[in-house]
Amino acid sequence: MNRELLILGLLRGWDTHGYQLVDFLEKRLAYLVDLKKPTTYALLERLRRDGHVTMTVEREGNRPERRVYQVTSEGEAYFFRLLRENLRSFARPRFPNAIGIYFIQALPSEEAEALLNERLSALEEELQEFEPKVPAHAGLAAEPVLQHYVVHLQAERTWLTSLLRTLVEAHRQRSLPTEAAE
Amino acid sequence: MNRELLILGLLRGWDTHGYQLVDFLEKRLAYLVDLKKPTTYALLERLRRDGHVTMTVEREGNRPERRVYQVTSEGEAYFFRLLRENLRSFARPRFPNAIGIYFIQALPSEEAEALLNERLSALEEELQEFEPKVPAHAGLAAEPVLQHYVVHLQAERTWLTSLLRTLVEAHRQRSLPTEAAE
DNA sequence: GGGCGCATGTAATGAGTTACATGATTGA
DNA sequence: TCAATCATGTAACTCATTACATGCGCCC
Repeated sequence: MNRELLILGLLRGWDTHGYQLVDFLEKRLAYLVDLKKPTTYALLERLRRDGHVTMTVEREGNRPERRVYQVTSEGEAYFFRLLRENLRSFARPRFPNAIGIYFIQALPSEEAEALLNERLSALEEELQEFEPKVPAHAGLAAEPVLQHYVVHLQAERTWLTSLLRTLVEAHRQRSLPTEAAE
Repeated sequence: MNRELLILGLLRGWDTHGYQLVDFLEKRLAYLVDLKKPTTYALLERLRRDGHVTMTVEREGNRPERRVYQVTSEGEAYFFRLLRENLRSFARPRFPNAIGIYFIQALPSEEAEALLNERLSALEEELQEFEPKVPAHAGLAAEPVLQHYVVHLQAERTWLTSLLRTLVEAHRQRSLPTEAAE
């Protein structure tokens, strides 16, 4: 549903073909969606079948043909329906990475710390890629989606470093000489 | 994979049956995962088939039988493998709600504002449910997963209200008397 | 007696992934 | 000449959802 919204939205005012679309999704929107190649092609075909887009075949010289898609007026209406629904609703975000945190006490805090430090590194890398793209106080100039992503990455970093501090304290306390029995 | 981690982790030290597990997932972990009933049952069966858990049948009086699961030592090992992997890695979080934001300019800013205000209300409700469960500076006492969720809800609220401000400014400017041609 | 809670699923369907297939052109 | 890029997919599979099925006990 949201994937349809995305593709339809991209196709509005950008008549393009599957290959180019896949390329764009992988190179520019990887932070937003993870759409595999066959899924994208299948989605285009489904949109066509349902009358939301039409398809015309192009070819340049002897290169493979291109199936170029255009949004129909039904597709236009459908797009706005999906868009309004998407903007209106709040859907719980899902953090698959959070599930491990639920069981963090199953590991000795030293190991947990080491593992989460690895995670932190990866997160910092991600931030280095995306933070520069969103100058602070950019208003609507910088795309708000990017801003949204960066804001959450930063929240994640804050939370993660604070959790790491707690863990370090946990094993620092344990390693103190025990004067009284527990 | 992460769902297996979750179920296996819950089953460690809590021998329980499908019905009770489903109940717990729905009532207490709805913010963390969305696991439907048949999926959960199927997952339990798969874990059993793969030797990660064993199953024993119980029954009280004339009530329907209960299939109670216990984690095996292979399951134990598998759990730790999954847990380490989950803690170590950073996976991009996905925000299906963000896709609409990408196309926000397709709507007049007044309408976008109205829609996003609806979203904000839903978000505030969610916060009212979860914020009280996580007193600030709770360390490892409050479950860190809950803390994680709340942190992101708060980040979302901050971002959303700032976006709304920008939108309001956008149409306030437009409604000013135009002195010069554009 | 009617509905909810307990306790288990199955069957049909849909959505998405992985691996594979094809064949031309372009650049090193 | 070899690999990468352009451009399209299909087939087999897994994973998950929705809707349906069953039957007892308990409470109003």
